[in-house]
Amino acid sequence: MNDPDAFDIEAIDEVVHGRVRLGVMAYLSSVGAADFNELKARLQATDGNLSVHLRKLEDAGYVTVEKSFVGRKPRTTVSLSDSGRSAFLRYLDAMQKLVSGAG
Amino acid sequence: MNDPDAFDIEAIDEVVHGRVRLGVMAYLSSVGAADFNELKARLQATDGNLSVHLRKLEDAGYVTVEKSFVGRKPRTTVSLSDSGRSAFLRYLDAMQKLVSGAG
DNA sequence: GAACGCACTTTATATAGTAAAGCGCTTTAG
DNA sequence: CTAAAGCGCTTTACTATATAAAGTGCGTTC
Repeated sequence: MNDPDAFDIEAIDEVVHGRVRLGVMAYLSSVGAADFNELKARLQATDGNLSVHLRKLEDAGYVTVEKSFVGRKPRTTVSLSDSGRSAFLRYLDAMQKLVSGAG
Repeated sequence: MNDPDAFDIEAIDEVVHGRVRLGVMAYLSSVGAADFNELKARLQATDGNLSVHLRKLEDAGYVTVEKSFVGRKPRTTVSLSDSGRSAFLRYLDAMQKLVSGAG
């Protein structure tokens, strides 16, 4: 019925789990890359907040951030890295186990 | 005493003559290059205003504007071009004639 | 002399980012 | 078990430029 080992807290990657970061990962996992504003709109996050979360994902090596100028304005593009994709899959896997185990 | 030809309005380059732009040219003529904030402080100009004037100087080919990132923030560096230096010298020359002619 | 045009300034908004402050939850000390 | 300490997350303020729209003042034109 209910496997007591279904919930392995170690399997829940904290970096991926944060609400905003999870949103970033989920979105990027489907579109591959997006710019700052796109993410900001999707996630209804403030500039500062998104900026901080992107940094954490970047530090973890889950996304790569590229800066460029479009005309004279700065543009930040975020893409999911291979390692990020793996981490996200592992996370989904853990969640999968959780929901099936809890069923 | 007073040379009626001393004031040759054609010699007064409008692009250089604008108050803010003259300040930019004068400052750059001594330091060569400066960034946006340095100019802004010197000239007590607002961001938008300085931005517009720099654009005019750039369009005239009197300055070159380079954008880069310092860490993750954008930086705008402005330098006087050769053509800008010449224009400034011509301007000073015209002014020189003006003041001496008016003496 | 009123209307128009043009340059210049101001103000609001866009694009990101850092730093500091505030909030809530958990851990730990007592 | 409660008070204090530590953490992570969000909010807010301010940094760095840029564009666009609105307001201002001055000179020209009819």
